[in-house]
Amino acid sequence: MLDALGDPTRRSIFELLAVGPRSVAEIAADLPVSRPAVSQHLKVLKEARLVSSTAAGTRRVYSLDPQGLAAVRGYFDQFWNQALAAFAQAVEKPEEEP
Amino acid sequence: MLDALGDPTRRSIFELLAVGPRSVAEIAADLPVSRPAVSQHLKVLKEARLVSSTAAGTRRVYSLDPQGLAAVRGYFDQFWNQALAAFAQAVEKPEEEP
DNA sequence: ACGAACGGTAAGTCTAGACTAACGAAGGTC
DNA sequence: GACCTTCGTTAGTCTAGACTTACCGTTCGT
Repeated sequence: MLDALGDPTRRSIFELLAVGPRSVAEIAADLPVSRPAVSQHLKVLKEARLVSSTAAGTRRVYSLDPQGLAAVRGYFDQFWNQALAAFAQAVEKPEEEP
Repeated sequence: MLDALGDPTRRSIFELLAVGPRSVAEIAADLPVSRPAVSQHLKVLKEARLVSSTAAGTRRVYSLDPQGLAAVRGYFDQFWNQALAAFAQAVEKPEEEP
């Protein structure tokens, strides 16, 4: 899931879709890559549940998938709590094994 | 910053450090890669402000950097709001340009 | 002072995957 | 029905970067 957001181009697509839904050609117009490349990236983002598409004629309008966004948030919230707990514990106890 | 978490091995290191601080050798012991590989990954994570290290003798103990975690959370919170707004707007207005 | 851990760095290899070009399928328009 | 648009897919190329081996500096123990 974070694999999908690891690629810079894919992050750009992700951020474009955050502004509002777009078609494939409209996305490609704002990026320095070809349209097929955008299609391939969208496929990956779709499999990662980060975007969803609806067919409108021959056009496919893509938008962010709130479900995937919630999953990412949950992932980091989990580590946020773990990290803060470990951090607080480390501050209180400089060493423990004698 | 998300580039750093894009690599599976680096995510494993990240998740190990979420449990608690560790030395380089201790991290490498739980992963299927060599110790130098872990060192290289830690360098990337450090530059991304996701981990920090403290010297203890010849050992370097690494731990999660709360500052970096907060930045990641902020990034996704921003898109969370944008996405929900765009989503709600899309639901209310199926089309707009006549 | 000598040796042993521990870890960062350099050099080199090799694979995953990002990209383009070319083609084909489906839908809309006249 | 002919044509154009829009998009997904395939085949093939090429580069970024993940990994290992080897080496060197640093710090502790005796």
